[in-house]
Amino acid sequence: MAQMDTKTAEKISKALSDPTRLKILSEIKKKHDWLYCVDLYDNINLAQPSICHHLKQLTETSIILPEKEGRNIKYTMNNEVIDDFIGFLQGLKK
Amino acid sequence: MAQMDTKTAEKISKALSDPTRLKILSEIKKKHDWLYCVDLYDNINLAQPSICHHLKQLTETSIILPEKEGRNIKYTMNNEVIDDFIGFLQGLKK
DNA sequence: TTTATCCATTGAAATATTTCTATCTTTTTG
DNA sequence: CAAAAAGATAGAAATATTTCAATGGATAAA
Repeated sequence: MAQMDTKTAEKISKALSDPTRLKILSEIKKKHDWLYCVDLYDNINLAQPSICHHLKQLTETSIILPEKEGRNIKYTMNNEVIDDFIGFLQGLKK
Repeated sequence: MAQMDTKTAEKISKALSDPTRLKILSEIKKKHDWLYCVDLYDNINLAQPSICHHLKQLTETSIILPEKEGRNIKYTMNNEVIDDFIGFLQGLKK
């Protein structure tokens, strides 16, 4: 497993520190690991650019991965990054 | 292990999303799991109230635990909270 | 008991984040 | 090709966070 540096852990923590972004992740899980952007508009009461902004923070940290499909984008969880982040957290303990 | 709710996970993420606070945690680890507030003034180039502010966010989320010893305060890592947070992160994956 | 030390609080300035409306780009459909 | 649909971007307003200087409260030392 990759050793995650502090700066990356900080960015991942920041990406996870918002209710909308955690909601997006739980929606992805609920839909069995992937969804289209448009799936979120029904469940999240924010304007489209706001959701887009949150998705950007999740993709920039690679917590989720975007995959272009025509004019849609399919987002999937990136379990590797979560595992690396967990490794970092384990390292904080004695 | 306790099931962590989303709101708590959000607060813990926020507490971890700052370089100074991650530095404090790494200092605690370096000193073998506990240190006094004053130990941080040497290693962190911020004014005392700023460090105090960061410590507050870490204690409010119980990531570290304060223990009064005369006029000093001894801070220790709270591994339980880290483990619960890790449990939450595992739950984000499929 | 006076002084020093350790930490917390207050209030203000600087910076960052969140959210929106309006607009743009890309891709599909008629 | 023209219109529609899915996302992205720009810029601005509202809010939150980070930082500091000044000061306060509690405990220890002289």
